[in-house]
Parts: sequence; structure tokens; C-alpha cells
Amino acid sequence: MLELSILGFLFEESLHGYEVKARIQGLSGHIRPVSDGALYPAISRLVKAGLVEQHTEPGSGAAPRRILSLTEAGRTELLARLRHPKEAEITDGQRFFTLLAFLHHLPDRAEQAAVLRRRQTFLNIPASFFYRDGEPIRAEDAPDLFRQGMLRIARATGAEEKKWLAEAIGSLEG
Amino acid sequence: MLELSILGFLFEESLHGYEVKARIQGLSGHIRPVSDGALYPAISRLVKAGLVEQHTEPGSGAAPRRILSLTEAGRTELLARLRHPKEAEITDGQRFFTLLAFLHHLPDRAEQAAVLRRRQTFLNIPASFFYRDGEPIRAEDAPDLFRQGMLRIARATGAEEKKWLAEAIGSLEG
DNA sequence: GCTAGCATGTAAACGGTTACATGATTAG
DNA sequence: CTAATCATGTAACCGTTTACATGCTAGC
Repeated sequence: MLELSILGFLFEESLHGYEVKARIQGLSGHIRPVSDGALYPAISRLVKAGLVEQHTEPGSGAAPRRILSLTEAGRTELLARLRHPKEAEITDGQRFFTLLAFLHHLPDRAEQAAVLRRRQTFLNIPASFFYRDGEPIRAEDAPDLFRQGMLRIARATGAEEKKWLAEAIGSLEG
Repeated sequence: MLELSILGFLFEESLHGYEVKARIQGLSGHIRPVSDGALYPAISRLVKAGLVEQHTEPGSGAAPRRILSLTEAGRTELLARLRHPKEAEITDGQRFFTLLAFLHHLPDRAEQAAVLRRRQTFLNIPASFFYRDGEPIRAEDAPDLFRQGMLRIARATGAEEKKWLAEAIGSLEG
């Protein structure tokens, strides 16, 4: 997921690691800090895989910057990951959001719509949260205040997301 | 997080691993499957730490069941984890939800409210998602359709959650 | 005879967190 | 002179995923 974010930001322009980190933070607010111990190894993996190239430039004071650029293989790889997300990237809201953040890089509107449709299909299966005897539980039937809250919040989120998905798919295909 | 779920379900009644798995699945719908490779090692850790006891019973056909029960230390530990969540459990919606699912086990309403207040405080800091020059971006200003969607959905979720938190805290304290 | 569900586990690999390590510049 | 920001990295640890491994019973 970190790798996708790095590829996504580098698709737009070349950046050094520290700046990539700042962009990722800006994207997720303060929800989840990006640690150096995750970022730099992730960059190294991408370099080793031939998806990213580095060259050094003097830093603005401080240590010299390693400017990162996507290789042609890197561009292809990003587009492939956006086009064919793994199941967990459709299913898990957190990961789907990361996907959404870079989906505008896909050149084909039909392909963008196809990804949104997968999420739409997924959201229409469940109702989500708490099944008793295989049946989803209504918020009023939840056993306590806190599970009632979980249901209310989950429903509200799902509703807004479905609304947006329908609109977005419409505008991409219409 | 898996450990918290296991402790949470065992607080109510003794269960075997397979049943714990089923309960966790029921809680999160099909969003995130629980793998055996995560579940059984997690149980082993809890047993080794003295939080969970096992005894064997014949299974319903199939392999014999290992019935798991919370020890006194296990009960204390669960309550402590609910009372004093780590920062990430307040910050990360996924983890906070796991917390919520078992918060009714805390015997003191004031302590329950205190946990909700921490989440409330966190949600009031940001507006969330996308900062440009340190300022949060409005949905209409988002650079593309997909980031507009992210903002819309994030706002809707946040709004409903804040509404519920205010109500719930009111009813716990009033 | 085969598949699905019940029931338990191990081992390798992977990705992320936390802590450690270094060092320069700029603003208070 | 001291803290914050810029800038990069490594190493130990931890929990999860994925794949492997076993075996019984019930229903088609």
C-alpha cells in the first residue's frame, strides 16, 4: 500500500524521499503517520525491482537529496496495479481509498469506471457489520449502545459512498 | 487487534478457536477474513501470557475442540486495554471500531464516555484528508473526481460519527 | 466418491512499527 | 544554545498473510 502511494506520487513528478513522505502524510491527514523505517525500505524495494531510479542532488541545507523518478517499468506497474486491484484493495476501505487517490492516472475512463463498479458490487452485498444466524442485524436490534453506534456509522458511510459511486460511474460512462 | 477481539469474545463466554473465528467474521462482515495462521498463534500467545486457559472437549464430529476461557488475569487485561487504548486505536477507524465492539464490557459509564471523548477530540482536530500548504482542501477544490469522492465520503463519515459520539456521551453522562 | 464444513495447527515471507544512528541548517 | 526542520538510513521485533499439512463427518 505504501508502495502504491510512492508510485502514485512519482507518476506525477520526480521527488525525493522526504517529500514523498510529506505528500503521503498530507493525503491521510494525521490518521496514520508514515515511519522512515517503512518508507526507505519500500523505496529500496522499488529501486531494486527496477521501477524507480535515483540520482543525488544537493539538499536545501541538510543531507543531499536522493531524487526518485519512475522508470518506464514503474509507470507500467502503477497502471497495472490501478487497473487490476487485489481483492483486499476493493474490500478494505483504507486500501480502496489509497487506490482512489491515484485512479485519475488511469488514462481510460472505462477502466476507471470498472474499478468503481467492483467497489459498488462489493458494497451491495452485505449491509455490513454483525450477522446473527447469517442475517444482518438492524441498528435498533444491536445489543448495546456501542454496537448501535458502529451500525449507524457504517450505514451512513456506506450510503454516502454508494451515492457517490453511482454519480461518478454515471459521469464517467455517460 | 486480533488479540483484543479474542479477549473480548471470551469475556462473555468460553469458546473454542473455530467459534472465535466465526464470531470475529460476523463482526467485520466479509471485509477482512481472519486467517488460521493469525488466529491460532494469537491464541497461543494469550495462553503463554496466562490470559487464557484451555481444556479439550470432543468436537461435533471432526477434531476435538480446545475450549478457551479467560483467566482472572485475562479479564483484568481486557478491561485495561479498553480503558487505556493506545493512540493508534483512537486514531485509526478500523481499530477504534474493534474497541467499540467490546466497550460495553467496561463496568463504569464514565470510563466508557472517556474513551468516546478521546475519539471525539481526535475527530475535531482535522477535517481530514488532503492538506495543501497546511490548510484542509474543500471538496469542490479537489483536483479530480476521485479525490472529490474521497473528501465527500470522509466528511459524511466524520459527520455521522461526531453526531453519534455527542449523543452517546450525553446519554452515558446525563 | 466427492465436496463442504468442522477443527487444528506450522513455517516462510512480507510489511510495518519502534528504536537507534547521524548530521547539517535555520529560527527563536 | 537549543529546538525544529530537513534528510537519510539500519536493525530488531511483531503481527499478518499465504501456503502447507492433517483428518473426521455429513450430505449430495
